[in-house]
Amino acid sequence: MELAKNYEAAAAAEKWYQHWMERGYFRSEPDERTPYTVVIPPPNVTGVLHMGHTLNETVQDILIRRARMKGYNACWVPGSDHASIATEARVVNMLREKNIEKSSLSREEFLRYAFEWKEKYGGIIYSQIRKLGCSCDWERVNFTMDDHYYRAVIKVFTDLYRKGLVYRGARMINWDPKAKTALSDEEVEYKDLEGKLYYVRYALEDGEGQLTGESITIATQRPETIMGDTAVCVNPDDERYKHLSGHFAIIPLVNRRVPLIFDDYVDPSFGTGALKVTPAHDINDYNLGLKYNLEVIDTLNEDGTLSDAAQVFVGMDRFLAREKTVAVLREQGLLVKEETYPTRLGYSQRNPDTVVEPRISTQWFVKMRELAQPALEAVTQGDVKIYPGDRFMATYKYWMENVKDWCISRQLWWGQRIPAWYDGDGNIYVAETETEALQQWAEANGKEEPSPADVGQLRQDDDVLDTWFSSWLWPMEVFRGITEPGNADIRYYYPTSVLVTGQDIIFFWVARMIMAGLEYEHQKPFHEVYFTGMVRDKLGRKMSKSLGNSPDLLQLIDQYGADAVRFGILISSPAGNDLLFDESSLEQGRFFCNKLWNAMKLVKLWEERQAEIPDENDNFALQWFEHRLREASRQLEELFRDFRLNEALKVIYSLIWDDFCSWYLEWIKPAQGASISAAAYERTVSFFEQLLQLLHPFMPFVTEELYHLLRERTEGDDLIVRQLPAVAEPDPQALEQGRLAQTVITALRDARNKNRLKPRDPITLHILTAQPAAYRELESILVRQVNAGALHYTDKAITGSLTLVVDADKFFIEADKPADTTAQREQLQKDLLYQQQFLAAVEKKLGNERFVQNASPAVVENERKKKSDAEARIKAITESLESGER
RNA sequence: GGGAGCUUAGCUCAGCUGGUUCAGAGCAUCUGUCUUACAAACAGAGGGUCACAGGUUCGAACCCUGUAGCUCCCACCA
Repeated sequence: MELAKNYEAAAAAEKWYQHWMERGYFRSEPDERTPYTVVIPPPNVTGVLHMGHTLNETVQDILIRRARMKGYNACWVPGSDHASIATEARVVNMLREKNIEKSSLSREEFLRYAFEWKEKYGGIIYSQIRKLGCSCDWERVNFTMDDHYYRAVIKVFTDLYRKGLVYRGARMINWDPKAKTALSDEEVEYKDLEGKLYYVRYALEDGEGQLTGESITIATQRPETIMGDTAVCVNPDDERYKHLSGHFAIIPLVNRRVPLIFDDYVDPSFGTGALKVTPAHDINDYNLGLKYNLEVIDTLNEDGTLSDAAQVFVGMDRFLAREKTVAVLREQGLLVKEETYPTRLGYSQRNPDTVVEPRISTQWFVKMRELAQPALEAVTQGDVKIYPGDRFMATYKYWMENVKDWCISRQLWWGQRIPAWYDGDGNIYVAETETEALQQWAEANGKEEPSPADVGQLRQDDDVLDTWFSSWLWPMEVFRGITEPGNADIRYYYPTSVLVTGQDIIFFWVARMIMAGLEYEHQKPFHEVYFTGMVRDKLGRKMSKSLGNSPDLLQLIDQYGADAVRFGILISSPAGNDLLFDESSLEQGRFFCNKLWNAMKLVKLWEERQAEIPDENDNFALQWFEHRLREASRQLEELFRDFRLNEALKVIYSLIWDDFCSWYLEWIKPAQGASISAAAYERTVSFFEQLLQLLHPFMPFVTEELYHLLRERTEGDDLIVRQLPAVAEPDPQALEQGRLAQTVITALRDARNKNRLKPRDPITLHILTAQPAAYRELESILVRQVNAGALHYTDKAITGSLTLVVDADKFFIEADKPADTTAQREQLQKDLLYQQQFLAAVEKKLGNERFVQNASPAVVENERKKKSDAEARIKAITESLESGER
């Protein structure tokens, strides 16, 4: 067979993904095995995968593939989220490009466009997930607007309403004037900015309605809201203002007379100590308004322009109105001063350029306290385990203990429409269907059932539900747990095994899933949560469209191959920490694929060169690698258990590159033109298979490809389903022997290098050791690896040679070239000094009675061993130095 | 304002229960090599006062306290 010079990623990926699909390896059905279940954090249906997703999906696929290879019934449920605000915004933009305004469409027409859009772009995200090699069960795709899912959301809303956990109320909410919708507190992102603080003078009137000639100066960042002022507030202990009790202030521009109120909410040291109170447009002012029964004047329209109530600048955008207001105030001499001021502004997470407005409106809320309590306990009591560590425990706890009610209505069309109907008197009927709502209405009006004429009596709420109100049901409803309670799937797959997600959505999603799971399934939704870090660019900045630092995943896959992308993103991703993404790590992944490819080529070369010859020369290498493999497998078990996946990958990388390729293959490589023993060949192929197996979850394509190239496979013998063997105990003796061989070889090569002996220059090697047996079985390896013409054992120093000491053994290198021993002697001196200091430290410790008494026997024993080892080495080095002097 | 975390080689980070064969990895750098799988490679090397100052301990990168710098989360004083 002719093998290509390099590994070709694209063709292999295409071929094997199709093969796996055809064989149905991703498919999962309940059976007698233990399930291992993962539900994907559903990405936005019309989105594309970014690097954060790439990391998440890769991690999930690694866990799923390894579980599959360990005999679990692995089930990974894919799907996507309707992302109401983001998707609706994109559809609105798309329509605008076609010169269609959303306002000119009916709800039904708009939704038709939206579904068209979803059909057109909704598949992109799935094809990208496939490109990455993810082994999802594609027969289980769920979308949060699927019919059953829609019904589940409605059912839960209705149920919570019945339980009194959902209610409608007027509240100060965060308003996105671009999307024209309410946002939950969590959807607001604050940015630090340089703001401006304007000092404005309000004239004062006494209780008789007479201007006093005095004035009071307030400080504000938002002068355009002064038209909504309904009070001025000062601290009751503020001496400057005490005499003004009972006075009124005159609001400029609108000449409104408002009371002066006294409340210790006001900080006398800030600004002028006087606060303008605008209950409609500030949460704190709103609370003051409630306390003092102030009028609420809403001076803004829903699109962020000034409303009729503002009286001036009506219809003008809020920011332009701010400039105009300032100009007028300045003209009228009411602007005392303006200063720059560091502030924070809230932006809409869904429209990042849009400043959020606090606004009063009637919305639907979920009462959180009762739901939060059990969800808090589930985590604090360890029922749900969070990785890494307890780092998020404190924040989770704090949030859950201080949780506020959740605003779930959104003024959009794309989403589950709130199942609440209103009659002409404003009474509310919540039901899963309009028919049921009408029935309720009929009963409330003393009828047994509604007559056909009554249809049209009720009007459904126009709003839809927050997307998170659907995604919090995800681990249940993907198995129809809400709409078909107790079905076979939900019983088998729930609770899921692990949730892999970003730490940024711990409150949006993770906490709420736990609440919903406990409420509706009476069980946690997952056993473990693994938080990945944020993917940043190599300068540590967030990936964002505006910075242009977010790479195109498909392009990266084209360039490096999916395996290399998976490798690159994972290798630089320490558990739970942010990772700085750098394409050089992808390159490292591509090189790794190539290394594997070349190793395979080498082994294949030997396939034709097998002979039934004794393999005693290879025993050493075979023994050593067997145990090295066991050792690494054990490590991997632990690392996987703790979700330290990047370390696991490093272990495998080094096992393959260093131990297998650089040492093992060189050790068993037959001499030029010679044959390899059939037994050693067989073991080598078997080792290779085991390595590919360990690596497979991380780099599925290249490993499957090589697995099939290594030898002929029968139908169904695919790496993806090959079961991992039980891990056996490694023999420390064998590992130690390997370490010794490597140390000796490296030291000898170093000595050659330092003495400018070319790799081709032959040498004669003499070994002075008390245990020649230890070297007998690696003689042939040694000779080949350091290019020695001959190897002898000796009982005395060889004069005129290079000397080096490894452990207690001495090595002498004889070469044609005269040896320059100066460097060698310096090295020996340096080693000697280190060993002496080391010994002194050990002796001091052992001489310390309190150490010997307090430390554990194993530690003391280890110190004794260190002592004797160091002594032996010092003796050997000293002897070498002395013999060199003679 | 409150809380959490971080600070180890030029860069990115490991270092889990304190014990000098434990100060490590990858990348980068330097030297040598086209050695019969791989120059996308091979063989080697150099490089660190473990942020700073104290303390606990027989013993500290690791535990405690304080200081400085950075990051994130929460709260939102106009």
